[in-house]
Amino acid sequence: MTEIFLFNTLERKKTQLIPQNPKRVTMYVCGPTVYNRAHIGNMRPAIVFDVLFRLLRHTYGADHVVYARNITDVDDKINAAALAEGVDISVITRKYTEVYHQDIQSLNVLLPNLEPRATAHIGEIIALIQKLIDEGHAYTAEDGVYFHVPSMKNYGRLSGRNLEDMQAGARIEIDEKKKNPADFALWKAAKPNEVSWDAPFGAGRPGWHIECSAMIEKNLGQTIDIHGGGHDLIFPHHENEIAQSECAHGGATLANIWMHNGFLNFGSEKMSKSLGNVLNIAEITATFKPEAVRLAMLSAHYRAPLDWNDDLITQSTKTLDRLYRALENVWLDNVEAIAPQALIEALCDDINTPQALAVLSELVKNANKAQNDVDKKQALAELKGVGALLGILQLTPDEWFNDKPKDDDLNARIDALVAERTIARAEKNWGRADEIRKELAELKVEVKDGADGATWRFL
RNA sequence: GGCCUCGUGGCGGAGUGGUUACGCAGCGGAUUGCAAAUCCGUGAACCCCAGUUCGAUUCUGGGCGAGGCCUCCA
Repeated sequence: MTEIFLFNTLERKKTQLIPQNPKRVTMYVCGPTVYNRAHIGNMRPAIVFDVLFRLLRHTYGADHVVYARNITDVDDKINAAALAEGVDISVITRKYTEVYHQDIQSLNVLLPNLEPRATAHIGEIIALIQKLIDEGHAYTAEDGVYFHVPSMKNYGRLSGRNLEDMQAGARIEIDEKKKNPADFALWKAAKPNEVSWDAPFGAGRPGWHIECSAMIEKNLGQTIDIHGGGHDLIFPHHENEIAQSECAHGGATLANIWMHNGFLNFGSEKMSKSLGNVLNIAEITATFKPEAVRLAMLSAHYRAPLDWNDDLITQSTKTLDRLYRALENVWLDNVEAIAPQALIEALCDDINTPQALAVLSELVKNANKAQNDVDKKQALAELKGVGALLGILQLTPDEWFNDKPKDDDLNARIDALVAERTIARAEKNWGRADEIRKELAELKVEVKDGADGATWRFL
Protein backbone atom coordinates (compact mmCIF):
# COMPACT_ATOMS: atom_id res chain seq x y z
CA MET A 1 0.00 0.00 0.00
CA THR A 2 1.30 3.41 -0.90
CA GLU A 3 1.79 5.60 2.12
CA ILE A 4 -0.27 8.75 2.16
CA PHE A 5 1.45 12.00 3.04
CA LEU A 6 -0.59 15.09 3.76
CA PHE A 7 0.46 18.62 4.58
CA ASN A 8 -0.33 19.12 8.23
CA THR A 9 -0.98 22.73 9.16
CA LEU A 10 -0.09 21.85 12.73
CA GLU A 11 3.46 20.96 11.75
CA ARG A 12 3.72 23.02 8.56
CA LYS A 13 5.04 20.07 6.64
CA LYS A 14 3.87 16.91 4.97
CA THR A 15 3.28 14.14 7.45
CA GLN A 16 2.38 10.56 6.92
CA LEU A 17 -1.21 9.60 7.56
CA ILE A 18 -1.20 6.87 10.15
CA PRO A 19 -4.81 6.14 11.00
CA GLN A 20 -5.51 5.20 14.60
CA ASN A 21 -7.62 2.41 13.22
CA PRO A 22 -7.26 1.49 9.55
CA LYS A 23 -10.67 -0.12 9.73
CA ARG A 24 -12.18 3.22 10.67
CA VAL A 25 -10.36 6.19 9.21
CA THR A 26 -12.01 9.37 10.39
CA MET A 27 -12.24 12.68 8.58
CA TYR A 28 -14.19 15.80 9.42
CA VAL A 29 -14.55 18.79 7.13
CA CYS A 30 -16.24 22.07 7.88
CA GLY A 31 -19.20 22.39 5.60
CA PRO A 32 -21.44 25.32 4.77
CA THR A 33 -23.48 27.68 6.88
CA VAL A 34 -26.80 27.48 5.13
CA TYR A 35 -28.09 31.04 5.11
CA ASN A 36 -27.84 31.65 1.39
CA ARG A 37 -26.44 30.07 -1.70
CA ALA A 38 -22.86 28.87 -1.57
CA HIS A 39 -20.45 30.35 -4.10
CA ILE A 40 -17.85 28.42 -6.03
CA GLY A 41 -15.16 29.33 -3.54
CA ASN A 42 -17.16 27.31 -1.04
CA MET A 43 -17.06 24.41 -3.46
CA ARG A 44 -13.31 24.07 -3.37
CA PRO A 45 -13.12 22.25 -0.02
CA ALA A 46 -16.06 20.08 -1.01
CA ILE A 47 -14.19 18.99 -4.12
CA VAL A 48 -10.71 18.79 -2.65
CA PHE A 49 -11.76 16.68 0.29
CA ASP A 50 -13.95 14.63 -1.98
CA VAL A 51 -10.82 13.59 -3.84
CA LEU A 52 -9.16 12.75 -0.54
CA PHE A 53 -12.26 10.80 0.49
CA ARG A 54 -12.06 8.82 -2.74
CA LEU A 55 -8.37 8.16 -2.18
CA LEU A 56 -8.97 7.02 1.41
CA ARG A 57 -11.76 4.72 0.30
CA HIS A 58 -9.52 3.30 -2.38
CA THR A 59 -6.67 2.80 0.07
CA TYR A 60 -8.48 1.57 3.16
CA GLY A 61 -11.66 0.23 1.63
CA ALA A 62 -14.95 1.97 1.12
CA ASP A 63 -16.35 0.59 4.36
CA HIS A 64 -13.40 1.72 6.45
CA VAL A 65 -13.61 5.46 6.02
CA VAL A 66 -15.98 7.69 7.96
CA TYR A 67 -16.26 11.14 6.48
CA ALA A 68 -18.37 13.75 8.21
CA ARG A 69 -19.10 17.14 6.71
CA ASN A 70 -21.27 19.31 8.86
CA ILE A 71 -24.06 21.71 8.11
CA THR A 72 -24.15 24.78 10.31
CA ASP A 73 -27.83 25.47 10.67
CA VAL A 74 -27.93 28.03 13.44
CA ASP A 75 -25.97 31.28 13.56
CA ASP A 76 -26.32 35.05 13.34
CA LYS A 77 -26.72 35.21 9.59
CA ILE A 78 -29.32 32.50 9.55
CA ASN A 79 -31.21 34.32 12.28
CA ALA A 80 -30.99 37.53 10.33
CA ALA A 81 -32.25 35.86 7.15
CA ALA A 82 -35.13 34.20 9.00
CA LEU A 83 -36.06 37.42 10.71
CA ALA A 84 -35.98 39.33 7.44
CA GLU A 85 -38.34 36.86 5.82
CA GLY A 86 -40.44 36.37 8.92
CA VAL A 87 -39.99 32.62 8.92
CA ASP A 88 -38.56 29.98 11.18
CA ILE A 89 -34.83 29.39 10.68
CA SER A 90 -35.57 25.86 9.52
CA VAL A 91 -37.26 27.27 6.42
CA ILE A 92 -34.04 29.02 5.51
CA THR A 93 -31.71 26.21 6.42
CA ARG A 94 -33.73 23.50 4.70
CA LYS A 95 -33.88 25.50 1.51
CA TYR A 96 -30.19 26.26 1.31
CA THR A 97 -29.16 22.81 2.44
CA GLU A 98 -31.05 21.47 -0.52
CA VAL A 99 -29.47 23.96 -2.90
CA TYR A 100 -26.06 23.06 -1.51
CA HIS A 101 -26.72 19.40 -2.13
CA GLN A 102 -27.76 20.08 -5.69
CA ASP A 103 -24.70 22.21 -6.29
CA ILE A 104 -22.14 19.74 -5.02
CA GLN A 105 -23.91 16.85 -6.69
CA SER A 106 -23.58 18.63 -10.01
CA LEU A 107 -19.85 18.67 -9.32
CA ASN A 108 -19.69 14.92 -8.75
CA VAL A 109 -19.03 15.32 -5.06
CA LEU A 110 -19.87 12.12 -3.19
CA LEU A 111 -22.13 12.29 -0.20
CA PRO A 112 -20.15 12.05 3.02
CA ASN A 113 -21.03 9.24 5.40
CA LEU A 114 -22.38 11.72 7.89
CA GLU A 115 -23.75 15.19 7.57
CA PRO A 116 -24.31 16.31 11.15
CA ARG A 117 -26.28 19.46 11.84
CA ALA A 118 -25.75 21.76 14.79
CA THR A 119 -29.40 21.89 15.80
CA ALA A 120 -29.49 18.10 16.00
CA HIS A 121 -26.66 18.14 18.54
CA ILE A 122 -27.81 20.71 21.05
CA GLY A 123 -27.73 18.14 23.86
CA GLU A 124 -24.13 17.24 23.14
CA ILE A 125 -23.20 20.89 22.81
CA ILE A 126 -24.73 21.72 26.20
CA ALA A 127 -22.99 18.77 27.83
CA LEU A 128 -19.66 19.83 26.39
CA ILE A 129 -20.08 23.40 27.57
CA GLN A 130 -21.10 22.21 31.02
CA LYS A 131 -17.99 20.10 31.20
CA LEU A 132 -15.82 23.06 30.26
CA ILE A 133 -17.50 25.15 32.93
CA ASP A 134 -17.07 22.42 35.52
CA GLU A 135 -13.40 22.07 34.76
CA GLY A 136 -12.69 25.76 34.91
CA HIS A 137 -12.18 26.39 31.21
CA ALA A 138 -15.37 28.35 30.76
CA TYR A 139 -17.43 30.85 32.70
CA THR A 140 -20.88 32.31 32.58
CA ALA A 141 -21.34 35.98 31.79
CA GLU A 142 -24.47 38.03 31.45
CA ASP A 143 -24.74 37.40 27.71
CA GLY A 144 -23.70 33.78 27.60
CA VAL A 145 -20.88 31.40 28.30
CA TYR A 146 -17.30 32.09 27.31
CA PHE A 147 -14.29 29.90 26.90
CA HIS A 148 -11.45 31.28 28.97
CA VAL A 149 -8.47 31.19 26.65
CA PRO A 150 -5.76 31.69 29.32
CA SER A 151 -6.99 28.46 30.90
CA MET A 152 -5.34 26.55 28.08
CA LYS A 153 -1.61 26.62 28.27
CA ASN A 154 -0.69 25.93 24.65
CA TYR A 155 -3.47 27.86 22.95
CA GLY A 156 -2.53 29.04 19.47
CA ARG A 157 -0.46 26.13 18.28
CA LEU A 158 -2.36 25.61 15.03
CA SER A 159 -2.32 29.22 13.88
CA GLY A 160 1.09 30.03 15.27
CA ARG A 161 0.03 32.80 17.57
CA ASN A 162 0.08 33.35 21.26
CA LEU A 163 -1.95 35.37 23.68
CA GLU A 164 0.57 38.17 23.99
CA ASP A 165 0.68 38.71 20.23
CA MET A 166 -3.05 38.72 20.07
CA GLN A 167 -3.40 41.18 22.87
CA ALA A 168 -0.84 43.40 21.21
CA GLY A 169 -2.94 43.31 18.07
CA ALA A 170 -5.39 46.16 18.11
CA ARG A 171 -8.12 44.25 16.39
CA ILE A 172 -9.57 42.36 19.28
CA GLU A 173 -12.42 44.36 20.62
CA ILE A 174 -12.39 45.06 24.29
CA ASP A 175 -15.50 43.55 25.74
CA GLU A 176 -16.23 44.23 29.38
CA LYS A 177 -18.15 41.00 29.74
CA LYS A 178 -15.11 38.90 28.95
CA LYS A 179 -12.37 38.11 31.41
CA ASN A 180 -9.87 38.16 28.59
CA PRO A 181 -10.21 39.81 25.19
CA ALA A 182 -9.34 36.53 23.49
CA ASP A 183 -12.15 34.63 25.19
CA PHE A 184 -14.79 33.46 22.78
CA ALA A 185 -18.46 32.56 23.06
CA LEU A 186 -19.53 28.99 23.62
CA TRP A 187 -23.15 29.88 24.24
CA LYS A 188 -25.01 33.06 23.39
CA ALA A 189 -27.83 34.00 25.75
CA ALA A 190 -31.27 34.08 24.18
CA LYS A 191 -32.44 37.30 22.58
CA PRO A 192 -36.01 38.22 21.66
CA ASN A 193 -37.08 36.96 18.24
CA GLU A 194 -34.27 34.46 18.11
CA VAL A 195 -34.38 30.72 18.34
CA SER A 196 -33.03 29.38 21.62
CA TRP A 197 -32.71 26.25 23.69
CA ASP A 198 -32.87 25.78 27.45
CA ALA A 199 -29.66 24.99 29.22
CA PRO A 200 -28.45 24.81 32.83
CA PHE A 201 -26.46 27.97 32.21
CA GLY A 202 -29.42 29.81 30.69
CA ALA A 203 -31.46 29.68 27.51
CA GLY A 204 -29.56 30.49 24.38
CA ARG A 205 -27.91 29.08 21.30
CA PRO A 206 -24.49 27.67 20.50
CA GLY A 207 -21.54 29.81 19.52
CA TRP A 208 -19.84 29.21 16.25
CA HIS A 209 -17.07 26.81 17.21
CA ILE A 210 -18.65 24.55 19.75
CA GLU A 211 -20.86 22.66 17.33
CA CYS A 212 -17.90 21.14 15.53
CA SER A 213 -16.30 20.01 18.76
CA ALA A 214 -19.54 18.41 19.91
CA MET A 215 -20.32 16.77 16.59
CA ILE A 216 -16.86 15.36 16.16
CA GLU A 217 -16.93 13.86 19.62
CA LYS A 218 -20.38 12.40 19.11
CA ASN A 219 -19.94 11.05 15.60
CA LEU A 220 -16.26 10.32 15.18
CA GLY A 221 -14.66 10.24 18.62
CA GLN A 222 -12.31 12.33 20.73
CA THR A 223 -9.40 12.09 18.33
CA ILE A 224 -9.86 11.98 14.58
CA ASP A 225 -7.35 11.32 11.84
CA ILE A 226 -8.00 14.26 9.54
CA HIS A 227 -9.72 17.59 9.99
CA GLY A 228 -10.13 19.82 6.97
CA GLY A 229 -11.49 23.16 5.95
CA GLY A 230 -10.70 26.41 4.24
CA HIS A 231 -7.55 28.31 5.03
CA ASP A 232 -9.46 31.10 6.70
CA LEU A 233 -10.80 28.73 9.31
CA ILE A 234 -7.41 28.16 10.88
CA PHE A 235 -8.01 31.12 13.11
CA PRO A 236 -10.14 31.48 15.05
CA HIS A 237 -12.44 28.59 14.20
CA HIS A 238 -10.12 25.61 14.23
CA GLU A 239 -7.93 27.03 16.93
CA ASN A 240 -10.96 27.35 19.15
CA GLU A 241 -12.23 23.92 18.25
CA ILE A 242 -8.95 22.53 19.45
CA ALA A 243 -9.16 24.55 22.64
CA GLN A 244 -12.68 23.36 23.46
CA SER A 245 -12.18 19.73 22.58
CA GLU A 246 -8.77 19.24 24.07
CA CYS A 247 -9.64 21.01 27.30
CA ALA A 248 -12.78 18.92 27.62
CA HIS A 249 -10.94 15.72 26.85
CA GLY A 250 -8.05 15.98 29.26
CA GLY A 251 -5.70 17.13 26.54
CA ALA A 252 -6.47 14.37 24.04
CA THR A 253 -5.54 15.52 20.53
CA LEU A 254 -8.54 16.60 18.50
CA ALA A 255 -7.11 15.83 15.09
CA ASN A 256 -3.80 14.34 14.08
CA ILE A 257 -3.69 16.03 10.72
CA TRP A 258 -5.14 19.45 9.92
CA MET A 259 -5.58 20.31 6.28
CA HIS A 260 -6.52 23.64 4.76
CA ASN A 261 -7.35 24.45 1.20
CA GLY A 262 -6.31 27.72 -0.44
CA PHE A 263 -8.74 30.24 -1.81
CA LEU A 264 -10.29 30.94 -5.09
CA ASN A 265 -9.35 34.40 -6.22
CA PHE A 266 -11.45 36.53 -8.41
CA GLY A 267 -9.51 39.28 -10.09
CA SER A 268 -6.55 38.29 -7.89
CA GLU A 269 -8.57 39.09 -4.79
CA LYS A 270 -10.03 36.59 -2.42
CA MET A 271 -13.52 35.63 -3.47
CA SER A 272 -15.80 36.36 -0.60
CA LYS A 273 -19.36 37.23 0.03
CA SER A 274 -18.46 40.33 1.97
CA LEU A 275 -16.50 41.62 -1.02
CA GLY A 276 -19.35 40.72 -3.29
CA ASN A 277 -17.07 39.23 -5.93
CA VAL A 278 -18.63 35.81 -5.98
CA LEU A 279 -20.11 33.47 -8.53
CA ASN A 280 -22.33 30.52 -7.83
CA ILE A 281 -22.58 27.27 -9.71
CA ALA A 282 -25.70 28.19 -11.59
CA GLU A 283 -24.07 31.33 -12.93
CA ILE A 284 -21.12 29.38 -14.20
CA THR A 285 -22.95 26.38 -15.59
CA ALA A 286 -25.10 28.68 -17.66
CA THR A 287 -22.03 28.90 -19.87
CA PHE A 288 -19.83 26.00 -18.87
CA LYS A 289 -20.26 22.36 -18.04
CA PRO A 290 -20.08 21.47 -14.35
CA GLU A 291 -17.45 18.85 -14.93
CA ALA A 292 -15.19 21.54 -16.36
CA VAL A 293 -15.66 23.46 -13.12
CA ARG A 294 -14.55 20.46 -11.15
CA LEU A 295 -11.52 19.89 -13.34
CA ALA A 296 -10.61 23.56 -13.09
CA MET A 297 -10.60 23.20 -9.31
CA LEU A 298 -8.22 20.28 -9.57
CA SER A 299 -5.91 21.95 -12.06
CA ALA A 300 -3.98 23.66 -9.28
CA HIS A 301 -2.73 22.12 -6.08
CA TYR A 302 -5.34 22.39 -3.34
CA ARG A 303 -3.20 24.54 -1.07
CA ALA A 304 -2.34 27.07 -3.74
CA PRO A 305 -4.56 30.02 -4.48
CA LEU A 306 -6.44 29.65 -7.72
CA ASP A 307 -7.41 32.58 -9.90
CA TRP A 308 -10.89 31.98 -11.17
CA ASN A 309 -11.73 33.23 -14.63
CA ASP A 310 -13.38 32.09 -17.82
CA ASP A 311 -10.11 31.14 -19.47
CA LEU A 312 -9.47 28.62 -16.74
CA ILE A 313 -12.78 26.88 -17.32
CA THR A 314 -12.44 27.12 -21.08
CA GLN A 315 -9.13 25.34 -20.86
CA SER A 316 -10.61 22.68 -18.59
CA THR A 317 -13.40 22.19 -21.06
CA LYS A 318 -10.89 21.66 -23.84
CA THR A 319 -9.02 19.21 -21.69
CA LEU A 320 -12.21 17.27 -21.06
CA ASP A 321 -12.99 17.28 -24.78
CA ARG A 322 -9.63 15.67 -25.30
CA LEU A 323 -10.18 13.17 -22.47
CA TYR A 324 -13.56 12.13 -23.73
CA ARG A 325 -12.26 11.81 -27.30
CA ALA A 326 -9.62 9.44 -26.02
CA LEU A 327 -12.29 7.59 -24.08
CA GLU A 328 -14.38 7.38 -27.22
CA ASN A 329 -11.50 5.89 -29.12
CA VAL A 330 -11.17 2.98 -26.71
CA TRP A 331 -14.77 2.65 -25.63
CA LEU A 332 -15.77 -0.92 -24.83
CA ASP A 333 -18.52 -2.24 -22.62
CA ASN A 334 -18.01 -3.81 -19.24
CA VAL A 335 -14.50 -2.67 -18.53
CA GLU A 336 -13.56 -2.37 -14.85
CA ALA A 337 -11.65 0.66 -13.66
CA ILE A 338 -8.03 0.19 -12.64
CA ALA A 339 -6.22 2.95 -10.79
CA PRO A 340 -2.71 3.30 -12.25
CA GLN A 341 0.07 3.26 -9.69
CA ALA A 342 1.45 6.57 -10.94
CA LEU A 343 -1.87 8.19 -10.17
CA ILE A 344 -1.98 6.72 -6.69
CA GLU A 345 1.49 8.02 -6.04
CA ALA A 346 0.56 11.50 -7.19
CA LEU A 347 -2.49 11.61 -4.96
CA CYS A 348 -0.70 10.07 -2.02
CA ASP A 349 1.76 12.94 -2.19
CA ASP A 350 -0.50 15.49 -0.55
CA ILE A 351 -3.16 15.14 -3.21
CA ASN A 352 -1.01 16.39 -6.05
CA THR A 353 -3.77 16.72 -8.61
CA PRO A 354 -1.65 18.59 -11.20
CA GLN A 355 0.71 15.63 -11.17
CA ALA A 356 -2.30 13.35 -11.47
CA LEU A 357 -3.39 15.26 -14.54
CA ALA A 358 0.08 14.80 -16.02
CA VAL A 359 -0.37 11.06 -15.52
CA LEU A 360 -3.70 11.36 -17.22
CA SER A 361 -2.09 12.98 -20.26
CA GLU A 362 0.11 9.96 -20.67
CA LEU A 363 -2.93 7.69 -20.51
CA VAL A 364 -4.67 9.76 -23.15
CA LYS A 365 -1.76 9.19 -25.50
CA ASN A 366 -1.89 5.47 -24.86
CA ALA A 367 -5.61 5.45 -25.52
CA ASN A 368 -5.24 7.36 -28.76
CA LYS A 369 -2.56 5.00 -29.96
CA ALA A 370 -4.35 1.81 -28.95
CA GLN A 371 -5.04 -0.32 -32.01
CA ASN A 372 -6.35 -3.61 -30.67
CA ASP A 373 -8.89 -4.52 -28.04
CA VAL A 374 -6.30 -5.58 -25.51
CA ASP A 375 -4.61 -2.20 -25.62
CA LYS A 376 -7.92 -0.42 -25.72
CA LYS A 377 -9.24 -2.29 -22.75
CA GLN A 378 -6.13 -1.49 -20.74
CA ALA A 379 -6.25 2.17 -21.67
CA LEU A 380 -9.95 2.42 -20.91
CA ALA A 381 -9.58 0.70 -17.57
CA GLU A 382 -6.88 3.16 -16.55
CA LEU A 383 -8.76 6.20 -17.78
CA LYS A 384 -11.74 5.06 -15.79
CA GLY A 385 -9.50 4.47 -12.79
CA VAL A 386 -8.28 8.04 -12.90
CA GLY A 387 -11.80 9.28 -13.40
CA ALA A 388 -13.06 7.35 -10.41
CA LEU A 389 -10.47 8.87 -8.09
CA LEU A 390 -10.63 12.41 -9.38
CA GLY A 391 -14.39 12.36 -9.79
CA ILE A 392 -14.31 13.14 -13.50
CA LEU A 393 -15.07 11.18 -16.69
CA GLN A 394 -18.23 9.77 -15.22
CA LEU A 395 -20.21 10.32 -18.43
CA THR A 396 -20.08 8.34 -21.61
CA PRO A 397 -18.37 10.21 -24.46
CA ASP A 398 -21.78 10.50 -26.07
CA GLU A 399 -23.26 12.16 -23.03
CA TRP A 400 -20.35 14.56 -22.80
CA PHE A 401 -20.44 15.66 -26.41
CA ASN A 402 -24.20 15.70 -26.87
CA ASP A 403 -25.57 17.51 -23.93
CA LYS A 404 -26.94 20.43 -25.87
CA PRO A 405 -30.72 20.82 -25.76
CA LYS A 406 -32.50 18.87 -28.44
CA ASP A 407 -33.98 20.86 -31.24
CA ASP A 408 -35.48 18.48 -33.77
CA ASP A 409 -35.90 21.07 -36.49
CA LEU A 410 -32.34 22.17 -36.17
CA ASN A 411 -31.07 18.61 -36.05
CA ALA A 412 -33.03 17.72 -39.18
CA ARG A 413 -31.62 20.74 -40.95
CA ILE A 414 -28.10 19.79 -39.99
CA ASP A 415 -28.62 16.18 -41.03
CA ALA A 416 -29.85 17.38 -44.40
CA LEU A 417 -26.82 19.61 -44.87
CA VAL A 418 -24.45 16.86 -43.87
CA ALA A 419 -26.15 14.46 -46.27
CA GLU A 420 -25.93 16.98 -49.07
CA ARG A 421 -22.30 17.48 -48.32
CA THR A 422 -21.66 13.75 -48.43
CA ILE A 423 -23.11 13.67 -51.92
CA ALA A 424 -21.08 16.67 -52.97
CA ARG A 425 -17.96 14.97 -51.70
CA ALA A 426 -18.80 11.77 -53.51
CA GLU A 427 -19.04 13.85 -56.67
CA LYS A 428 -15.77 15.53 -55.73
CA ASN A 429 -17.60 18.82 -55.70
CA TRP A 430 -15.20 20.24 -53.14
CA GLY A 431 -16.45 23.78 -53.60
CA ARG A 432 -19.94 22.89 -52.50
CA ALA A 433 -18.65 20.59 -49.73
CA ASP A 434 -16.59 23.39 -48.24
CA GLU A 435 -19.45 25.79 -48.58
CA ILE A 436 -21.63 23.46 -46.53
CA ARG A 437 -18.91 23.06 -43.93
CA LYS A 438 -18.93 26.82 -43.61
CA GLU A 439 -22.69 26.94 -43.25
CA LEU A 440 -22.54 24.29 -40.55
CA ALA A 441 -19.82 26.18 -38.75
CA GLU A 442 -22.17 29.11 -38.55
CA LEU A 443 -24.63 26.83 -36.80
CA LYS A 444 -21.83 25.95 -34.37
CA VAL A 445 -21.59 22.51 -35.86
CA GLU A 446 -18.40 20.67 -36.60
CA VAL A 447 -18.28 17.95 -39.26
CA LYS A 448 -15.72 15.22 -39.14
CA ASP A 449 -15.00 13.05 -42.14
CA GLY A 450 -14.21 9.65 -40.72
CA ALA A 451 -13.66 6.26 -42.27
CA ASP A 452 -17.31 5.38 -41.68
CA GLY A 453 -18.66 8.58 -43.18
CA ALA A 454 -19.23 12.05 -41.82
CA THR A 455 -20.29 12.71 -38.26
CA TRP A 456 -21.12 15.99 -36.65
CA ARG A 457 -21.41 17.48 -33.23
CA PHE A 458 -22.14 20.81 -31.70
CA LEU A 459 -19.16 22.84 -30.70
C1' G B 1 1.66 46.53 13.88
C1' G B 2 1.84 40.76 14.75
C1' C B 3 1.69 35.97 12.21
C1' C B 4 1.76 33.29 7.50
C1' U B 5 1.96 31.93 2.26
C1' C B 6 3.56 32.74 -2.53
C1' G B 7 6.74 34.84 -6.93
C1' U B 8 8.55 28.97 -12.60
C1' G B 9 8.54 29.62 -20.23
C1' G B 10 3.24 33.62 -24.20
C1' C B 11 -0.64 31.44 -20.59
C1' G B 12 -2.14 27.66 -16.77
C1' G B 13 0.72 24.79 -13.51
C1' A B 14 3.96 20.58 -10.94
C1' G B 15 8.68 19.56 -9.28
C1' U B 16 13.87 19.23 -8.25
C1' G B 17 20.94 20.62 -5.02
C1' G B 18 23.28 18.91 -11.08
C1' U B 19 20.17 15.58 -16.18
C1' U B 20 14.83 21.21 -15.98
C1' A B 21 6.84 17.55 -15.61
C1' C B 22 2.22 18.14 -17.92
C1' G B 23 -1.63 20.94 -20.57
C1' C B 24 -2.99 25.20 -23.76
C1' A B 25 -1.01 28.41 -27.45
C1' G B 26 3.35 28.56 -31.29
C1' C B 27 6.51 26.17 -34.89
C1' G B 28 7.98 21.73 -38.18
C1' G B 29 6.44 16.92 -39.95
C1' A B 30 2.92 12.59 -40.78
C1' U B 31 -2.24 12.01 -42.00
C1' U B 32 -6.53 14.59 -44.68
C1' G B 33 -9.63 16.60 -51.33
C1' C B 34 -9.83 20.72 -47.54
C1' A B 35 -10.57 20.48 -42.46
C1' A B 36 -11.11 18.48 -37.56
C1' A B 37 -9.09 14.89 -34.51
C1' U B 38 -4.72 12.07 -33.72
C1' C B 39 0.48 10.85 -33.76
C1' C B 40 5.84 12.32 -34.02
C1' G B 41 9.27 16.22 -33.28
C1' U B 42 10.61 21.25 -31.53
C1' G B 43 11.73 26.38 -29.39
C1' A B 44 10.77 28.76 -24.73
C1' A B 45 11.09 29.77 -17.60
C1' C B 46 12.68 29.34 -12.64
C1' C B 47 11.55 38.10 -9.31
C1' C B 48 16.42 40.77 -7.69
C1' C B 49 20.99 40.73 -4.63
C1' A B 50 24.36 38.27 -1.43
C1' G B 51 25.87 33.66 1.06
C1' U B 52 26.56 28.12 1.56
C1' U B 53 28.16 24.58 -2.33
C1' C B 54 32.29 21.69 -7.17
C1' G B 55 27.31 23.20 -8.67
C1' A B 56 21.00 26.65 -6.71
C1' U B 57 15.36 27.73 -9.84
C1' U B 58 15.63 24.35 -5.53
C1' C B 59 19.00 25.68 0.96
C1' U B 60 20.14 30.46 4.15
C1' G B 61 19.86 35.87 4.71
C1' G B 62 18.30 40.55 2.67
C1' G B 63 15.35 43.27 -0.93
C1' C B 64 11.20 44.02 -4.15
C1' G B 65 6.35 42.38 -5.54
C1' A B 66 1.53 39.74 -4.76
C1' G B 67 -1.90 37.61 -1.43
C1' G B 68 -3.99 35.72 3.21
C1' C B 69 -5.19 35.58 8.67
C1' C B 70 -5.52 38.68 13.14
C1' U B 71 -13.75 40.54 12.69
C1' C B 72 -18.21 36.83 9.67
C1' C B 73 -15.69 33.94 5.93
C1' A B 74 -14.17 27.79 2.22
